[in-house]
Amino acid sequence: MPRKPNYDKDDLINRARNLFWKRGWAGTSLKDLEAALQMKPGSFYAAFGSKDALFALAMEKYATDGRARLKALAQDHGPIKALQRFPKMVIESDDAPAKACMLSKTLLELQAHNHPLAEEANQHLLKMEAQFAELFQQAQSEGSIHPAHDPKVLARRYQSDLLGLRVSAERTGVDAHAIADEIASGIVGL
Amino acid sequence: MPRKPNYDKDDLINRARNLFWKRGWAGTSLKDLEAALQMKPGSFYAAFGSKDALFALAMEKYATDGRARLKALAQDHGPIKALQRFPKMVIESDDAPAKACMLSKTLLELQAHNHPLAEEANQHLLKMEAQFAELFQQAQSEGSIHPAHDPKVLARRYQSDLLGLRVSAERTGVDAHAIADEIASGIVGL
DNA sequence: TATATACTTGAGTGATCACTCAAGAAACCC
DNA sequence: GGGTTTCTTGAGTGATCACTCAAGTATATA
Repeated sequence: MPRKPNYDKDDLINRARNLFWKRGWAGTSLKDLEAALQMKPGSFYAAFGSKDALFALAMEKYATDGRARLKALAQDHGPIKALQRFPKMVIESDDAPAKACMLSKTLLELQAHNHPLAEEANQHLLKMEAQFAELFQQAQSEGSIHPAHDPKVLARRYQSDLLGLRVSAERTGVDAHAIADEIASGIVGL
Repeated sequence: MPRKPNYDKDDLINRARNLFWKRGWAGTSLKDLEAALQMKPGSFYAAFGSKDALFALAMEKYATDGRARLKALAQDHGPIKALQRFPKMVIESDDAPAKACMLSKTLLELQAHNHPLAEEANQHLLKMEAQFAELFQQAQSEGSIHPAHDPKVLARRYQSDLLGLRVSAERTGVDAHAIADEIASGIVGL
């Protein structure tokens, strides 16, 4: 009896993520979304419920994809090389809608309004940081990093450096690649 | 024949800066500003012309004050100590409306819309970076930093680290002070 | 005190915001 | 093909957006 929707929900979320990532929460209107997703308001709300609900899905996809890319990098090249290459990777991908991190953009935009999405962004950042810590810990087990270091401390700093790099990469007149190289070489000497 | 306005324009800009800094550009409505500045729309537009014009004034005040604080720090303690203390300073000031940098918040929010304020934010960041470079150069002249380093490279990285720190300081569950300490101690060994 | 010149007031502007809902179209089971 | 169910359509909702402007008020000079 039912009727199938004529859209691919995953594809829609991807397109929404790209818009939200680039333009931010307030900067993306429903009209923008309707145009990008080729959906009329009725379909949109039937499918996603609200702008915020779709934003949450988009952010989750963003975070999941990020973790997957880092994991793949670690499986291919080991923890140390993955941590070294990741900064370059995130600022070099040309298909990405923005250089800056969507999670930090969301946090900065919505934190002051106590918007639930800001807390969600924070949770995603924590997960990412945990993954960094795990890689630092693995590198330590391999002997690539001095045992005196605390992986969690290294991960905290790494995450901070990465966020700074990605803000810098958004600027004009700043050689972000050079900064990425410096971050990478900073990991070697630990 | 004229009539004096019954407000202190500098004070108004300060209050506007605090609002914009905390809530961002889109997150601050004219109603918010009217309430904070105790001004009716007519007076507001007679005094400032537009929301964007006031934002530009607020951002300029933010940038000028920042440079003044760093300059004072350098005059009191010398370039190296100033660069070491500045990170702690910016995330510790309790009266500040936010931990994150207003310039980076503005850049991230408005860059994708090609809003002129994004470019203004970028210019202010460049000025700040130049001041950092100057201090690194002074420290080098004093012999506190190895002559092989390029002050501009150091400043670029320092600025990036600072931006990352200030995003991290906005998060919950992250010890930003520890990161600030790490940045500071990273300067000693140059 | 009279007049000129601001500044202040606040209701009101059209535009856009996120969102709703009734009606029509399409795909499934029988 | 009939009937049921879901999806799609798009005009329309009240609220809020940045902003305007004519009228009223206060202060300066003359």
